[in-house]
Amino acid sequence: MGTTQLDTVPEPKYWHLKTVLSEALDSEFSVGEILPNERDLAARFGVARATLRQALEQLELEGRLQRRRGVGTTVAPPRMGVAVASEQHTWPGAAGDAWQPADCVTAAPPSAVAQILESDPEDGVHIVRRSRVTHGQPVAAELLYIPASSVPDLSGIDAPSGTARARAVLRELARLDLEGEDRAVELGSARADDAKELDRLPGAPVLVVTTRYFAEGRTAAVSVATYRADTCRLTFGDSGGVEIHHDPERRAS
Amino acid sequence: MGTTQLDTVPEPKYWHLKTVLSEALDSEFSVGEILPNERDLAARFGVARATLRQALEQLELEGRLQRRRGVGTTVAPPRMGVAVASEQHTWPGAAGDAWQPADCVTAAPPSAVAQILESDPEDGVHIVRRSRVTHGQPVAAELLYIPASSVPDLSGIDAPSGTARARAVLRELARLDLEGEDRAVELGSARADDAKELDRLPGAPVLVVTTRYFAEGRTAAVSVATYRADTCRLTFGDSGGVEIHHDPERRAS
DNA sequence: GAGTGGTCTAGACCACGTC
DNA sequence: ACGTGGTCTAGACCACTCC
Repeated sequence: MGTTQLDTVPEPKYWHLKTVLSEALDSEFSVGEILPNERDLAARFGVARATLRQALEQLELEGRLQRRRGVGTTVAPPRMGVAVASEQHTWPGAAGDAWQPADCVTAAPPSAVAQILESDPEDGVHIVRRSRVTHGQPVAAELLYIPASSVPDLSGIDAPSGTARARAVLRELARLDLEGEDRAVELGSARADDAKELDRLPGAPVLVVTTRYFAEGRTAAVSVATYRADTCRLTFGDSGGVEIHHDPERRAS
Repeated sequence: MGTTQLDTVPEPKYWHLKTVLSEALDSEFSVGEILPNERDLAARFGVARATLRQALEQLELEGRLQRRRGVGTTVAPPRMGVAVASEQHTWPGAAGDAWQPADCVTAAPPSAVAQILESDPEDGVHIVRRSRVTHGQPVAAELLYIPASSVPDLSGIDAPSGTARARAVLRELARLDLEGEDRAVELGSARADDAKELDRLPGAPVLVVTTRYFAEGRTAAVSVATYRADTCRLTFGDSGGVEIHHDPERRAS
């Protein structure tokens, strides 16, 4: 018999292809290097372009590759650790905060947010947009929902919107006593506006972090932050400093 | 002119399709209901099956749909909140732990784990496999790496492997003074063995939670837990109890 | 304009669950 | 045996970036 192994589970082509490519990335390519284009690669492996793309998509999802239309496919650097929460709780906008306020409007919250805030959807909330840049690269976009009732002393501010108002709202919010916070992380896909800000195509995979801030015995603010899933590893606690490298043995199969 | 709007950005078909389907799911379907099969749906919308599938894939990624080969496509329930960490730190296997030990072997750790443990890859580690079931559904698979040096008093145990040994290792580990822990969350794709345990196909998107446990001034254990990304919302703190529902306004576009 | 990745088509066959 | 979703093909055209 020529076969040493029963082909009990015929492995899909794209799966095998992904393994082969992954090993090639480890041994024959360095970070930032450009791969051959998809048509050439497909021909080289003797598969249709769609099949090759299925393998590339998985590798991109795992943060191993970066693809840009009109440019090409490059080897991605290891994911960067992005600190999301530390042991002690702080208000958004506190000193050392990695976020940059972009603007602020006042409107009715989306129903899901109103539900978290346990407020009437008719009540106004201040919506602060912020963005986060690390190593010169945009990594996250955030919408911060702050009920108007959480920051009642905003009358002295004349700016109706914009960065100035965003800063004023955060300053007022920080006057409250932060009693606690909690978070949830889930997988999502980038909306068109977030995608633009994160320099990705709409639908790109993102990690959505929803944070509730508690003060005065209720939910005083809610943050919905959208992180690029391909380039980010979210860290909680003090693990931000440690870089975890790709392990061919474990992740490649 | 018949056009009221310049078609500056021709929306991809699958993107539009996803929006339409998403709205239909909100208004015309209830949880658990079976959708028409892919060939019928594609015909109904006048697109190729591959295009329809691209839309379904996104909706599955967002936790709106569940697809099973040989069965069909059903409307998924809202993601369940899965508590990953609370305010106070505890060893794995402590009372109230949601995990169930499956077995335990002693071997050399993969290089990435050895690096986190800051140990020699040649040194042995106990590898405890555990699984987590919520609402009768498997949600996560874990590999716990515990350096042999962290649990030196394991000589009295005769079981060389299996559940009994797993419990013994965890019991010994709990004798140490837990000084702290930290976590990282990133997107990954399920390896073949994890996929089987999670009742998904290989390559399915998963949330990988890496936890480091500190004791005696060093890393005493490392956990790599793989959660189903389609059905789980990972919670940190006390937010586990709150169910966040799908919001058509925000998530559907 | 040339070259890249992104979208789309219309087929075919396969693996799996159910009856 | 049948119907389902999963894989795969060989093309085509489009949107984007760079020169």
